[in-house]
Amino acid sequence: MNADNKTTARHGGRRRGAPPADRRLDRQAVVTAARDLIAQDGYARFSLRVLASTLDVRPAALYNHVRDRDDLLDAVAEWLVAGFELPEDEGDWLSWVRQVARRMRERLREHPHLADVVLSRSAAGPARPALVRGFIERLVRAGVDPAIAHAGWHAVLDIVVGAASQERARGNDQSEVFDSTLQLVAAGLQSAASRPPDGAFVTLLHAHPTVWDG
Amino acid sequence: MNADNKTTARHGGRRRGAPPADRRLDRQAVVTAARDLIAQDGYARFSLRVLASTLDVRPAALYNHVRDRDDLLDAVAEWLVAGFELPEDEGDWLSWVRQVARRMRERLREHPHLADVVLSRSAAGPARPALVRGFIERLVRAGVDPAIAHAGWHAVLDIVVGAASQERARGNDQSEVFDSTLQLVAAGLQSAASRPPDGAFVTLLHAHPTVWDG
DNA sequence: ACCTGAACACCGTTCAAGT
DNA sequence: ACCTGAACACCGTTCAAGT
Repeated sequence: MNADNKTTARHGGRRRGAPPADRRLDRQAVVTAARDLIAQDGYARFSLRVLASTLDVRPAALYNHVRDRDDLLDAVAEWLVAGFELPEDEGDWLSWVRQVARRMRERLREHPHLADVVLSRSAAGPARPALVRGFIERLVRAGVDPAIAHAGWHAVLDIVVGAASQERARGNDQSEVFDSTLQLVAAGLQSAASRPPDGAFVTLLHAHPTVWDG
Repeated sequence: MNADNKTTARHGGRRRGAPPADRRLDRQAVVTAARDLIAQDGYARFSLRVLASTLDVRPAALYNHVRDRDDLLDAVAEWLVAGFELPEDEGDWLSWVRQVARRMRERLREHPHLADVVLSRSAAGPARPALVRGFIERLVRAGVDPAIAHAGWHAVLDIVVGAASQERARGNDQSEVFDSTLQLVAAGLQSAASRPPDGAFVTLLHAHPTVWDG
């Protein structure tokens, strides 16, 4: 009824220029909001436009903090894998490996919608190299050949991701299959580590002059 | 200039009703065209609208032969995996397993854009159960326990898909890593198959009362 | 049965204008 | 520096009207 704020109150109380500094976004806020939105409503329902509306902002505003949709989703995916940490290294190295695998799987299962993001884009996030190094170092410290340890990392990663994909595609729980497959990989690791480098394993042992490059 | 076909020649020579029987689509034609389009231009550029235009048809026409986009992409993905066949079973079972893994990987690498479809939706196509059965039967015939063979199938599948995903995400070739990981799985398979069922492997041996259900 | 026309309800992204 | 308004060039899907 009073007409003193007719320029500022148009369009739902939002002026045209930049808002006051305490109502501005930053990249962190955008990524966090995207993460929470996907975790709640699922990856399929996610779009930049609904994200913008939950942030009470026009879609174009997001581009001040994020290069594009892919950049944003990479950041969300990275959050999930970056939150994973290797367990303490107690006990024998082989059961430690099994523990790593189970924990990785657990992390994906705790956030199924965010796991969808990771699985659908299999992004090689910048957070992973430290994990690979930590994994290999633990095994090398226990006397395992670096090349075998490296292969072990990939095998573990593959069966964790594979089980998660299967669970996404079909509905049913894949825990038993996962346990069996993990058991198989563990047996391979033990066998390869305890066997002298004969025959079939020469290539494995010498194929990677530098194993620290991811 | 002549006005005798003014009703049939509107809109680029296409009438409004159904076309003559020889110019109609069927599901096969739609799936094949989608497959070729993705194989050529890549999965990212694919849409129902450009598919329709290559078929010289309006987008809505596709819905006479395909339930929706997902249904179509499932069919495309299935084509790739259905085209894979197990090798002849000659030689020892372990090198046969390695051959299966290398062939699966080869098939994905032959059609990288179609592999994108498979990897992004990890569809459990109806063509796979026969493959699983064939794989397990071959190993059982060689004296391998069915549960171990089952785990072996999953491990092989996982490392093939895992290597393909890695190659999609990062640019570089993952052949050496794949070979190492395959070597590891093969070692696990050999170890598990030749070892009496003691300790850690009891659960593996008895966890699957029916192993033929996929 | 099968295609068109036309619409509906969305997308991601760009960019000048405004603060 | 950072947001809005407005547009551009797309999407997948539905459905009556037409043959």
